[in-house]
Amino acid sequence: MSQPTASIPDRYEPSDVEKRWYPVWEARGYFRADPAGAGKPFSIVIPPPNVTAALHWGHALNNTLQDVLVRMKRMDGFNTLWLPGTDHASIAVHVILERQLAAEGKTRHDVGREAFLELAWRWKEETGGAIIRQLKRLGASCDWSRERFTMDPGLSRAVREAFVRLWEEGLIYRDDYIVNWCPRCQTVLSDLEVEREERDAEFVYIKYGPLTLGTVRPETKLGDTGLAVHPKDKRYAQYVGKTLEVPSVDGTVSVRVVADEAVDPKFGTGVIKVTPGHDPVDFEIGKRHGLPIRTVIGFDGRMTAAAGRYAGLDRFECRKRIVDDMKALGLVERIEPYRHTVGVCYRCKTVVEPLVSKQWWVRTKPLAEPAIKAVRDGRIKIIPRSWTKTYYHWMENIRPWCISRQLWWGHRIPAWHCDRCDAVHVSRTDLATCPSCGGPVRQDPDVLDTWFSSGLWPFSTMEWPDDTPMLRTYYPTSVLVTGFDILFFWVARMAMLGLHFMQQVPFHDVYIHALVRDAEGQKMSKSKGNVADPLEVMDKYGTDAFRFTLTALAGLGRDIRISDERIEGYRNFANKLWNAARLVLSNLDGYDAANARKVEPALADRWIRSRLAATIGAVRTALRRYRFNDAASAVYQFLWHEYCDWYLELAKLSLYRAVEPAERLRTQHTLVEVLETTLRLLHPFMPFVTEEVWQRLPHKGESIMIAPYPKAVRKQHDPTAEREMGAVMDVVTAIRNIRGEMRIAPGVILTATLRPARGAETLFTATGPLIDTLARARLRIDPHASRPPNSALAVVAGSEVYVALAGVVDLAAERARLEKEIRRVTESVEFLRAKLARPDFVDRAPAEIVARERERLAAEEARRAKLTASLDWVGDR
RNA sequence: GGACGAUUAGCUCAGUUGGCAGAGCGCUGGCCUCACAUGCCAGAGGUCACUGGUUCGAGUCCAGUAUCGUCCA
Repeated sequence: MSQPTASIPDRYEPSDVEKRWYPVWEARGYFRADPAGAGKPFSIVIPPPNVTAALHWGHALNNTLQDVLVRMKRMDGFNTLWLPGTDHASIAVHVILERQLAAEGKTRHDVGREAFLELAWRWKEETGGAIIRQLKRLGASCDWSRERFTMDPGLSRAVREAFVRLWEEGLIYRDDYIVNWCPRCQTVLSDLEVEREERDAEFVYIKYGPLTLGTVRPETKLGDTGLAVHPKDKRYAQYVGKTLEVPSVDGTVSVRVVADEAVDPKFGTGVIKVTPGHDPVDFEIGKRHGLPIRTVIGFDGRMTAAAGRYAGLDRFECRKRIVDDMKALGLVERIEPYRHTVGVCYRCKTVVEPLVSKQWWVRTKPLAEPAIKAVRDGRIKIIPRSWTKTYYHWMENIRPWCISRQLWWGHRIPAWHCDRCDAVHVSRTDLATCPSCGGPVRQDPDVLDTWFSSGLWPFSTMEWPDDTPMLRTYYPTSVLVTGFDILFFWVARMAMLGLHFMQQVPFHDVYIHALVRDAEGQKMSKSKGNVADPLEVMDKYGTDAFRFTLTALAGLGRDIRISDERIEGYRNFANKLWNAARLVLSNLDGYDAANARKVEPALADRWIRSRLAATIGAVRTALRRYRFNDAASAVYQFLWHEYCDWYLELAKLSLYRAVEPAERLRTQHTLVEVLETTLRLLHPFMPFVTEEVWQRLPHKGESIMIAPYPKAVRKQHDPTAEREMGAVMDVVTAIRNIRGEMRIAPGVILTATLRPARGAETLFTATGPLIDTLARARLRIDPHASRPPNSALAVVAGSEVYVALAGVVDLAAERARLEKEIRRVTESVEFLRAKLARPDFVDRAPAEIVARERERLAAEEARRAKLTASLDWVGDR
């Protein structure tokens, strides 16, 4: 059963252990979910990483937390599904492939739609989805037999079904509207896909006939069809309603002056030019006042024919030229430097151009209402709760969602346009002819926003629209674990679409975790070069250490900082566990669990089991509340600072110096059981090392992965043992403290006398040998002892400990030590006296608080008296 | 401009319902004690950002101030 220590290396080597276990778990089918299986369902759908993604810290954190939950629930007997997959990431794939094409001097339009899609599929098969292998490296226990991709036939069918239903319900419509256009990607973007960046620009004051106004976009002057002022602005009231003939760079233009609330009279001159074709605010103003739209910038970012002699110029080049030309004509009053924010494409960072075009839209208001309600009445719980406000704010001010993209990689919009009768038909099946007139039809060239298919993920992955056992078992999912950066993009949309199509929330809990930052608190990004590759970190420190670091830092806060020192600390923790196991394993000769169970546990055994029960309770509570850091720290503290620091040291006494065989057996029993239980408790956090050690220990079952998750056993909770061991530990620490402060070498066996407090004699008599071992002392228990000469004193819970300083008495050192103790105890005595002297405290505070404070004061006073007497005693010599 | 969050030991952070301030790392001193130097023992270190308020009692609740951060417009 046991193995000689020599055969187990004294350092934990993660790499071969990790390589060995993951394939075993996978091959044995432990990850696989069974809708017909036993247990209450517990399901999670993975936030599908982009096929373009390489594992970064955000993924690592996100998936580690999911794995902790899933492994815990699986062990706890739930019917568990963790469904993995990837997202086709339309724009991101386009950016990659178009960059490759550009290297050959081509655009996607040169190769054509069919060929481009072939490239995309080939790219996806060959290099896309590398992240799946990386998730396995992380130890993720996903059901890989159910891996999904948003463009799988099943999911594509779900997307088409959802689109058609929304169209039939009038929740999808087509409309001409001002949209965000990315001239690089050649597609429209939703509002969310536009990021804001600060840029330095010039604020140009232009003379506009009798008026002057400032603008950062002089090139759009060519598209101006109006001027606007605030209705209450007296300075310009005389112009409102008039049409001005204004000399400009390309002849004279006529603009109408309107009054509109949207104008800020305090900004610039209080006059703005209105360019309805190239600005969303101007578009709205134009609509309100019936101003015409003039498009002067095209989809390629160049000036259109409507821009007259500027036609064909790039929009930024045109800006410079127009300013120069206006200067030449004396139309520029002045130019001020100006810092402002511009919208850029979230994938390629190109400045977006607002343009008017016909797009497909989702009417979000009616979908948002039930999604708001679901959070309000608690059917969806957002954790931490502070994010609910953000959720409500966005949902309550939701705007129509533009879902068409002028891209090829993605779900093509299931709409057919008739060339003959101009009808538009949305259909579940492909159309060859127009159902209205029989004429030829063309399918809409656009694809859907990738987030449209992501929004269906919790049920499109589960065989919807078919009603299957899988869908019925695992929908709604139990929890969604995600970052706050996609709260709107994804979480909100899943809530809306899930409720709409399933009439049930897509998830009960949404746990929103932090953003991972570097040690300086910088957001990790490739351009900053502060990105350590998580895979290299796993190689260096081990996957378990890496995972534990992430969970230990995953508080409910907003971001977490990662540093090498921290990871190193948890690598040491894995090593500590490994070595504790080595000690246990090397002392199992003659161990027999059945016989061991018959032996009555001693104080130390009762104590460590009681502490274990408390730790189990703490871990379970913490996990239930998604307080991963609390769970991690509870098991860390227990294993290292209670089991290793105290119990293993106590156990050595029984193992090496046991007089009776039963004593050894009893200790082996506790060593094994507590360690084995702790391994199961720790397994979700550190799956590999726990499996490796567990397999070497006596155990039941074929893998720790499917062993039961520990339950806190009430009868193991033993306050008496905790109190008594606490007293023993305090005495040990007090003696060690004297050794340390008096600079006595660790090798010296101290001679000490303990004068027990009233009622403590039995305890200390029984535990004397333990104290001797742990404090490296020879302790005599004597209720009538008085302080011997040449000794140091400690007072512990009413008991006095005298440590002989044979021959090496340093009276000055002892005096200093005592004075420090007295100073501390005096502070606390004075604090408590003052508190108890206040009548309002005694009268108003709960009686048990007052009583407790009185007891504390009495104890502290007694302690001080003893220490002070001792100081006099030293002073006398 | 609006919303949210943060400010606790040298650093990074915990701190549940108000009741003696905690961890990891780092630091100081001592140790290769037969599981582990990726270790062991002991220790130092805090006006809980600031100003008020509520309360017998505030790191914790309320109001305001300052600094920093994030999101939205």
